Amino acid sequence: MSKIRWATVASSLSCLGIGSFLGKIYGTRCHDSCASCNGPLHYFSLPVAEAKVNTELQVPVTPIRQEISAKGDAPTGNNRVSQIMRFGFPGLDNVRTLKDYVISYDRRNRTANWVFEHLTPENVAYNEYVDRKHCEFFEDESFHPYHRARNEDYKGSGYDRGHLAAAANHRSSLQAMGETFLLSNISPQVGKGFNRDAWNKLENYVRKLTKNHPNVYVCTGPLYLPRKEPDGKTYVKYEVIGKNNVAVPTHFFKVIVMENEKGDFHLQSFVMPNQALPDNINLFNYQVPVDSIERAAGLLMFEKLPRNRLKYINGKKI
DNA sequence: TTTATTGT
Repeated sequence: MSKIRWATVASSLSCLGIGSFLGKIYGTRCHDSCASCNGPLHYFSLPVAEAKVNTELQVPVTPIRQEISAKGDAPTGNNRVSQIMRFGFPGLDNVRTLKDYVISYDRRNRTANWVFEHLTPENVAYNEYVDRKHCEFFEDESFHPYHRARNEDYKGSGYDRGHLAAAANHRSSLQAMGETFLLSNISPQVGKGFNRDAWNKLENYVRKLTKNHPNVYVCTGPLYLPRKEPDGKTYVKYEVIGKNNVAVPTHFFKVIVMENEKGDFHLQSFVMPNQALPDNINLFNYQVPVDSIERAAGLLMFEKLPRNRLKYINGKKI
């Protein structure tokens, strides 16, 4: 029996990804009056819950596990992985743990399924000794050569080597930042207008959340979204680069849970197309219902987050 | 500030 895992934010559904729109809007904006419409995202089908749901199904979802205390205290142990993964693993495919982030790797596409980070004011604080100028991109030798991305795959491709777990999120040590340069944590990203601009803006926004939230949990990953082609059929199509056929995702997602001083949570989830976007974008126009990411990526996000302490989703009180 | 690649 299906159940509604997340409160559906009606406004997010008004334009984004509603299947019936897609045939009509191919090649155009869906309509000029839509405040949350930014063109490219809408050419793709992002699966969402139906806009009209049976209210009988909208029962509050009870916490799946009880080991997270009612106060929601972060784990007291010094196990960094348990801190980062406090609210559960989105999936369990080829998981690796690093100094300050956790990754699930997609061997077929030569890039991650997801990466998970736990940002704190301390970990993102400026540290003159921890600087990306000391870092180099390098192969992840923990994976078989058949499944590895290499620097030469990216060279001349036209794409940036874009971080999923951002380098600047990991200033606690040079090792922590250095490990974000593993090519398993890298995806081909459009440079100008995306990695260096719109996506960077989103990463900066997430870092700034640590100014008034002691704990910020971030899950980031690629999407390969289906798109209706001119023959009327729907296909997943994406470029691959280099001798190792590293996949170029059509989109990237970021799901954020921030905890305030009271121990209440706010969840925000974003999808951005891997394309040059205008300089003046409003990040919040790229918010989507988290279940649309879960459906598209084959993941389940923050399953162990106590639902009774989740107070906001995408800025809307619940 | 942070994100990077290419060419010299």
